[in-house]
Amino acid sequence: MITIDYTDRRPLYEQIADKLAKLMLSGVFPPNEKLPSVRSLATELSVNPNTISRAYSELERAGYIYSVVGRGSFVSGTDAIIDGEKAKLTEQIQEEIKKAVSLGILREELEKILDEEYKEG
Amino acid sequence: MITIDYTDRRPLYEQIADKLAKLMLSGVFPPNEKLPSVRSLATELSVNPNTISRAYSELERAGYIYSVVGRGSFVSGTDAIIDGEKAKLTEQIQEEIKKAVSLGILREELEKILDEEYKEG
DNA sequence: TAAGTATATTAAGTTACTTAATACACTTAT
DNA sequence: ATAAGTGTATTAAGTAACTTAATATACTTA
Repeated sequence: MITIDYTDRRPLYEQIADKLAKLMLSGVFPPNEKLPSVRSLATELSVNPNTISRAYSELERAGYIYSVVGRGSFVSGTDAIIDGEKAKLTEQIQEEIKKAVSLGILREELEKILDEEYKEG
Repeated sequence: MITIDYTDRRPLYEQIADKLAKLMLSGVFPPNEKLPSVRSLATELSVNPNTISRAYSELERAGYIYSVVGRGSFVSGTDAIIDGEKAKLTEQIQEEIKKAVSLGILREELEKILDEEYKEG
């Protein structure tokens, strides 16, 4: 379900949280679906339970999931997930546009991309 | 000239290299311009010379600068680099805008970012 | 000659991350 | 009731990357 990329310099908990977020967003884990337990996912990924617990904490802090002691962790409503993704993506785009500006890419060129992608369809 | 952001989780040498790269690409350091010496920049940023040396090594490996023992470090010809960076960045931006569209981000929101970043040249 | 340059080496300190071993309170199934 | 499974918390130890520190070397320039 998830594979760990050891060439990724980011911490494991962050990498795992990101991949779970993508799975939720793509519908593999629909809203209210039960996620793998901390211990089972830790075993599956050959990783310490604390690391999974931290990944889940990050996801909960970001509103992607909610956890209940004794029951498990569950995907929260899709709106929260999409809002989180939107916020993250918007921030990334802004970062890249900043780079574009400093590289001397003209606004018209980016507008052209927008025309292309937002074309009636 | 450069300020260190201690909330940035990336290593100092990478952060410094990135900021120098931006300064070069934006023309603050034109091709063949002499960069600050390892020691002087280390003093200015209150950082160890080894850290600056590593930042310069990264920049040299990436083709942004060249260093000569006894003389200093200099900006390499950046035209080719700029073109490559532009192409790469444009492609990345287009990819992310595609994601934005599929997430339901409105064009107006991206236009707002453009307004912000392209404000008053 | 003296000062300034990049570069290399070795050692030690720092920090975040990860693992490990428990423990606790709770829920669910038997 | 009991057992197993759940998230969560704590304390300790280990790991790896980064950073600092102190030198040393070879070179260029004033």
